[in-house]
Order: sequence, then structure tokens, then C-alpha cells
Amino acid sequence: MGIDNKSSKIIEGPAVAVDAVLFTIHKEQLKVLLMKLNQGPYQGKWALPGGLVQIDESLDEAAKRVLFQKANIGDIHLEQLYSFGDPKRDVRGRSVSVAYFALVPNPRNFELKTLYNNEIAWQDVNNLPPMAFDHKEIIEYAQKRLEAKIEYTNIAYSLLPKEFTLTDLQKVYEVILGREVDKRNFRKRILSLGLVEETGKTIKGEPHRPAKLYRFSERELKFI
Amino acid sequence: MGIDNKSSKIIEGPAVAVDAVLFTIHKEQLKVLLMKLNQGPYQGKWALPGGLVQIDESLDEAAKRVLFQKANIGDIHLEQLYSFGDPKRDVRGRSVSVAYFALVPNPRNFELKTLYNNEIAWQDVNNLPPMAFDHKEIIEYAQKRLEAKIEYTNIAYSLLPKEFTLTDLQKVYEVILGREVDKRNFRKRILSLGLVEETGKTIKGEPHRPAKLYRFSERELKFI
DNA sequence: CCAAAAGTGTTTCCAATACACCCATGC
DNA sequence: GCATGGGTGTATTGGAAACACTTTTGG
Repeated sequence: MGIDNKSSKIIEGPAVAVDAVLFTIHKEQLKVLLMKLNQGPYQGKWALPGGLVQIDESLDEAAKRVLFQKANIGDIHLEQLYSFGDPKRDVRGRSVSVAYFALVPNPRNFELKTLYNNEIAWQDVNNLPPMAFDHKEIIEYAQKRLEAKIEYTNIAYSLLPKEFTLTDLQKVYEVILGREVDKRNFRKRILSLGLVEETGKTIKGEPHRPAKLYRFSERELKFI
Repeated sequence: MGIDNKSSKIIEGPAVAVDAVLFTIHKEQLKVLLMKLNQGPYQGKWALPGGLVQIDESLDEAAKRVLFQKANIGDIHLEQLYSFGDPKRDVRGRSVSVAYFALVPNPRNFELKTLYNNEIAWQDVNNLPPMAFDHKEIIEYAQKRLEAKIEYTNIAYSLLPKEFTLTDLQKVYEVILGREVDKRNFRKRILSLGLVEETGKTIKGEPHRPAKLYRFSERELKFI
């Protein structure tokens, strides 16, 4: 029922952090943005970009700020995932993490090397390095959410550049679902949903029939 | 990325609470359990049962404890919903609430009057009294989740007693979805899913054809 | 015999699936 | 002309939705 006093400092309670699971697709692999910790009990392990929630910002704002500060990424699909609060999730002290998940199109900021003295890199979700805290669990949770959402929303738009081929789009589905899909049925469904429209352009210079370029008719999250 | 110090007290941050949206169905209405606040800035308003998360318990444990302490209810479907963290959500100070939603079968503890000096009552979700904090928003969010989940899981089991008629079950769906459903199609679907099985008993003493009693074949959350 | 809710089948339609070949280009 | 990926259509199936009458009981 909220808190019991004027000040939130009187009562002993968990610290509140946000962590962001930022996905992209590169070379037909689902990647997640991770930072290598270079001090503390988790030194050498990798962690999601995250940080404490400030006293005057909302959870969404905190997640947005953290992504911008740590990965220089703004204006993307960002959605609250789940809150993790096992008392043992951080050996340094009691904390609750509100996890977010976010998607960015392929090549944007693909090469990040260090920031704040931390190594920062896109890691293959199916081959994670040793993880700090409960961040492996958080990533697995995010991956499940992504897999579910690609089926009944148009979030795929946030993983592709403005213009793309239907094969590009199909690859996104295949990587996230972890299985192949039938080309004809896929195109039939996508086109009948009206998610995308032709740009009129094609890709040239490849040793095969040029592919048409499409764009998303709407770049907002939509349930289908 | 967690917290920065050994103690979670050094840093100024939000308090962490859990609030539980507890639903039941009574007289063909969806009801939510609320408590009337009798002091503080929200005096006279109604609020969800909730409380601060203790330093040594997980979020799930906190939710379970709060429901048990405030409503004397245990052993039910309980699921994390969403975390609410608008800096203005509680005028008394900064707090983050991790909301849970839970379902109880119809008559269990239906009559609750006061507890800890608070009036406590089941209120019609479609006709809420003046609410404290952002609890109206939380309830609306929970209602949407419930509506979605009844479609693709068997959670309905947690709203009905051990034995029930197919009409009872249909009423649950109708109340939650807010619309009528076709009796023949409903029975066809439910029976073909194998969610329920006949008990062999019937209801007697009503001035019409006696209804068969069913039970759920599984009393665990299942996706269908 | 009447009121009331229980129970039951068929048809229609659409969406999902399975499946194989021709097309346009670069080299 | 050949290798490469782009692009297309049809038949089948299963589930969802629409729809109305008979059955069993208590009073």
C-alpha cells in the first residue's frame, strides 16, 4: 500500500535498479548488448547495461536514460519486462531490478568498444559469456518475451532499417523463432496483414534476381 | 547493473512495495479486494492490499505474505503483473510498487469486514470507489491481463470451486470477457481441450434439468 | 403441463500448412 | 549458360463461428 513515512529513507529496503536487455540481429544471430565489469565481486563477468533509479525519474525514464548513457541509444522500442528481486541476486546487497527489453536495427552502433572504461560488446544470445548477477536469467526471460511478441505484434520493424527485403524480414523471424519458415506462406501472411508496403526500389548489383525493397507501413507497436 | 555499495542504505532511492490485485467472481460480477484507508493523505480512499518488501524476502514472497496477512488467503494463483514507478504515484514519498495479480474461487472469505481497523471489501471492478495512489490504473492493467490470459490459459480453474457445471465455467468467461459466448461452441472447445472431466455427479433440486458437475483435470496453470 | 435451464450437430468460412517451379540478374 | 537467391499459386486441413431445437426436472 505504498510507504509508511514522508521520507523513503527511514525504512530499510531494497535498492531499485533498472537493467536493459538490448537486442539486435547481426549476421543471422540474435545479439545482446553486454558490458564487462572491471571491479567488484563480479569482476571479469559480463552484465546488462543498468543503473540505479534516481529519486525523481520514473522507471521508464530510468531505463531510457541508462540506455542512452551506457550505449548512446535513443528513440527505440523499449518495454518493461519483469522485476527481479531475489534477495541473493546481487551479493553486494539487496536490490530489485526492473528489467526492460529493447530492440535496435542491425548496424546502428554495432561497433562499440569501451565506455566508462568498460569493455562493451554485442554477444551472441546462444553463447553468452560468464554473466554477473542474475542477468543470464533476465536475458532468457527477455528472449522468451521477444519470441512470443514477434508472433502477435509488428515489433520486427524495430530490428530492421527503414528499407528491407522480404527475405531480410523472414530472416528476422527465423532467427528469433529459432526455426525455418516457409517462404511462400510467410510472404502471403505478411502481405495480407498490410504490415509492409513496397518502396518501388530494388537491390541491384547482386548475382541474382534483384529483390524489392519494402518499408513498414507503421512504425509503431501494433498487435495483429 | 545492481547497486554500488555494500549497503543498500547509502544511496537515496525509492521504497519498494508490493500490491496485490485479488480478483474473484460473485453474482456474475468481477470483484477486487480493497481496503479503506483510515489515516494519512489518502484517508477515506480505497487501496489494494499491499506493503513494503522486507529486506530478506523475494518479491513473490512479499506478495504472498501480504495477501496472507491482509486477506488471510494462501495457496492461490499469484503472478507478477507490472511495476509502477511514477515519482508522483504516492504523495507521501517516492516508491515503486511491484504489482501482482491473484485469483480466488468464489465464496472463499467472501465476507470480510475489518482487519487492522481497516474496512475491507470486495468491490465491483466496473464500479470502483475513490481510489488511493495509482491503484485504479493498476487494477485496469490487471483486468486486461486477466482478460488476455483467460483466452490462452486455464486460469479459470482458480476462480471456481472443485466442482462446477459447464454453465458456471461459461459465466466465468463471460464476466471476464465482458460479452456473451455461444453455449454450443464453448462446450465443444472446452471439452475438446480436455481441460475438464465429468465427476459423474449432478446438481439436484432445481426446477429444470439437472446439470452435470465437472472438475478440472489439472489444477495448475497451463497454456493451451 | 408449464417454466427453466441443460444439453446437443451441422454447415460455413477463413487461416494455417504443405509443397515445386520459373524468373532476373552477374559473371 | 550457369549459379544464386527472388518470386509466385493451389489444394488440404482444422478450428472458429453461426445457428435452433429437444431433454429433464420441479412445481
